[in-house]
Amino acid sequence: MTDPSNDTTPHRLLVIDGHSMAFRAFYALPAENFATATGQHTNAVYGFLTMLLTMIRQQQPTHVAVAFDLDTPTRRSEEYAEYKAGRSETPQEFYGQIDLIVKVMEALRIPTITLDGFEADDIVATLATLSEDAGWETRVVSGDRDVFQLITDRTLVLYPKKGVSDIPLMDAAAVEEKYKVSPAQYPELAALVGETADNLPGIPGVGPGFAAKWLKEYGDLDGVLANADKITGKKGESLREHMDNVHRNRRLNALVRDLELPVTLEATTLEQPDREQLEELFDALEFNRVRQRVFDTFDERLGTTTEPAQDDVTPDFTVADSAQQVNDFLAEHGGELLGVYAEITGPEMVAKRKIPVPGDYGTVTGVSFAADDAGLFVDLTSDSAAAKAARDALADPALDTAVYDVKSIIKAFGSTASIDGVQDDALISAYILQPDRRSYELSALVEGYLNANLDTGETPAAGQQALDLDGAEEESKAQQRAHDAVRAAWMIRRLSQVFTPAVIERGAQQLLQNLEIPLAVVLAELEFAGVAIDEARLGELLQQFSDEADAAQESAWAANDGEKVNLGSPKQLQVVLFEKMDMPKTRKTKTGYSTDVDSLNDLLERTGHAFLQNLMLYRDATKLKQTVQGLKDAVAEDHRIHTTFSQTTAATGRLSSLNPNLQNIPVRTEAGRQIRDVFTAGTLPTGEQTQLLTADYSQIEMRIMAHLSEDEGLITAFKDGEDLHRFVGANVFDVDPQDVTSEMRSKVKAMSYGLAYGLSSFGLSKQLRISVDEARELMSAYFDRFGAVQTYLRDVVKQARKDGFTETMLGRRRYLPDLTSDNRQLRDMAERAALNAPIQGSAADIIKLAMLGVQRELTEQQLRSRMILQIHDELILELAPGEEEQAERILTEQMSSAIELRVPLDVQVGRGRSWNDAAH
DNA sequence: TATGGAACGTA
DNA sequence: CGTACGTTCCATAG
Repeated sequence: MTDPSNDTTPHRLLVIDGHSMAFRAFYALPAENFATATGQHTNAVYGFLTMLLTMIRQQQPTHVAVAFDLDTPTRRSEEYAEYKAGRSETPQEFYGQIDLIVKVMEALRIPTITLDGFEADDIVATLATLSEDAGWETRVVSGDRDVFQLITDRTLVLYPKKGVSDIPLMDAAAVEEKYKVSPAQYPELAALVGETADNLPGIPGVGPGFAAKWLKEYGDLDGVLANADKITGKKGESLREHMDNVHRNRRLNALVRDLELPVTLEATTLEQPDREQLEELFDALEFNRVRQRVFDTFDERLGTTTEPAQDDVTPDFTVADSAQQVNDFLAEHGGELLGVYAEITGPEMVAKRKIPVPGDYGTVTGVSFAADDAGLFVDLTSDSAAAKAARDALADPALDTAVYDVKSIIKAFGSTASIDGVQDDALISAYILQPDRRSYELSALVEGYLNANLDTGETPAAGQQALDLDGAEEESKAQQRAHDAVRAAWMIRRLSQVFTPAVIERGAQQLLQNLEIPLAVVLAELEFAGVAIDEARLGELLQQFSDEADAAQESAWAANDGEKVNLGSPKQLQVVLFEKMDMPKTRKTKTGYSTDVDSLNDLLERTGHAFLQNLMLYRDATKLKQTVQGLKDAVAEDHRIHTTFSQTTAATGRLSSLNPNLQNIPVRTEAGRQIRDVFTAGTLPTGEQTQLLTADYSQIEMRIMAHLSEDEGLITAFKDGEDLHRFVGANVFDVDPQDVTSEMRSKVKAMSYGLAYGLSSFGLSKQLRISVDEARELMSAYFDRFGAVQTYLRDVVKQARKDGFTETMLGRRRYLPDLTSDNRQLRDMAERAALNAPIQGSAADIIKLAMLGVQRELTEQQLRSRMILQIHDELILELAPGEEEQAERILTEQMSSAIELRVPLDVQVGRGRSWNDAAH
């Protein structure tokens, strides 16, 4: 047995019979446990992948290839029509998984080989032969025993015993041990015995034992056949009767070893996978656990540090310790775009919970600048002259820079430096180009766009190592730190050089430079400002909701025979509701039956059980309690909450809010309003009391739909300024506006909003608790009256399918490759996203424009009032005393004139001492 | 300890 | 079988 760890041979090819192994994987793993949200089964893909990883780890190949069958006739089926006949239909769940495996192999940069007229095992045999001839080691992975004939000293077979985890290595000795013939003779034995799986009958009554005995006695198959007469008994008789079978079997099970393959051996070299593609695929397949294993395996096999490309060497750099050195660098390189990287430490994290300490934005401890072939690092931990020169450079509007995440830099600098001259922010550019990326981390962008690593094993020039033993270690640490920072700046510059032409080509340069980058600066101001919190009231609310939750819990337990189930555990609830109490089954979820509020209400109607009511009360109270607790934990030392706005999260162009999320504070219930009441107008450093001003766009998405669809009816509705839903209701129900009942109005309202989400008649019926027929009639009446809306929505999807993306009014794109998917669920989802993205995204464009306008006016008019929050269609300002009217005018004007539509943009404003008050 | 699902808040 | 998010908890995997 060859020791697989004995890696003295430079080349080792792993060649896999893809179809055979995919099938093994499929049957080894339960299909029902491996499916994506969209119903695509993935058990074969998963099994195949884990098998591949195991093989790579165990066998340490330098080359890998996978062969697949085609669905076309092969030499075998041509010769013998019944070949593989009688096999049961390929199961539905297997369908499509081969394609997925091929895609995964593509992303792994492992060649997949098919050849018209030939099956995978012929390809495998040819590759193994080429490898053998080249003097390489070979490992063949296949569940087909025919490959045993390939075994030599250097070519071994991995034949799965069961599943894909137990795959022992078969060498000549193992074959001889098991079948009592040599590998070369194995197909002769198989010809005699036959192969049920391939529908190749052999000699009835003859098994491997007798076959081996005969072969040994007469030397080989020809010998056995020539001496058939000499074999006595039933088995001899059978042999003579079925000689044709044997001849045919032998012809068919001989593997073709000299095919013309479309790839060379060299092309099977194991390479670094395409991480981007792989991430995307794994996202779609919902492979998360295996993802890291894939990367680890390849890293381990290939080494994490790939050979740096010729052009991938961090430029020489200077560590500046004088202003002169900074200025010299800028004098020489300041004329070109400089990559700038800010080394930021912290912020401190609140123990255990991984959220930053409220109000702590970290510190910039160093900054690096990178030109094409030169770099500079400046330590900023002390107030040196070099540090000052670096800060001045960053503030210089004439110095063109490309940065990464300007908002974080501004926040970490705080008041200690300002930033100007930013031409590009790689974070934001990447978002403009690919708004649905999973990660925008600098390292991910470098890997994805530059095919390089941010972090190399590179160490700076050894010449720097002083002989002074005491100082040497620290010296080299400092040098490494500077090197890493310069490399980051250099990568940012290179990213920018890739992104900028792509952004220009897309026509999104305005969007980037005049909207998103300036907005990042504005957002930093919002985050700095924060919103004042009435902490005392917040504490009272926490107690209140906590008491309510406790009371509801007690009542629920009482209604459950005093049994104390965890009301927060859907799993335990399922046991109580559907097993113990034997209630009717609700909607199915991935893990059982749903216990969401709709389901519980349904059950309450049917059973009237007191447990349900109290459970819902508990849910409500707990949710509120959690929200309040989250707010409490987020209050900073200045008694304010400083949320973080993420500018690169929502694929449509919206902002998102985190730590804490202030865009989902309850509003519809009384309790929600109580919570909004703790968001208050703060006090200025001068001690003056401020006020809050809120302004929101009314029905902005409907207005955008009216604008984009150019529907005359809808445009008229908005121009007349009357109640939109009443107007639409009058048209849909064909009555006078004053005769529209509140029921009609709410139906129409739900439908209008639903349209922008791709609501179906089924969905509408469920929401309004009406029949599907009624819902369908409602929709058709709507489209009769507002035909252009229907045309618009249809055209949006059509255009998106053609282009592969949707676009907002400001040219913000969202790519939707699933529009052409074979998977209906995926395709439908993509269509709904396509409907929604231009509408939601244009609304996001508009309020972002408004924010820039508001900020500009507040500054120009030198007001102390400031913007503090954005909630998608709402802006909140904190007003300094005496500025109320002026600020309100700015807000209204800037919001309503942010963009010119075919309908007016209506803005509702309100003022008050709290967010709740201001909204009324 | 990290990850995913369910649930639920907002626009 | 309505889009876009973030947070929380529990359960599971390791």
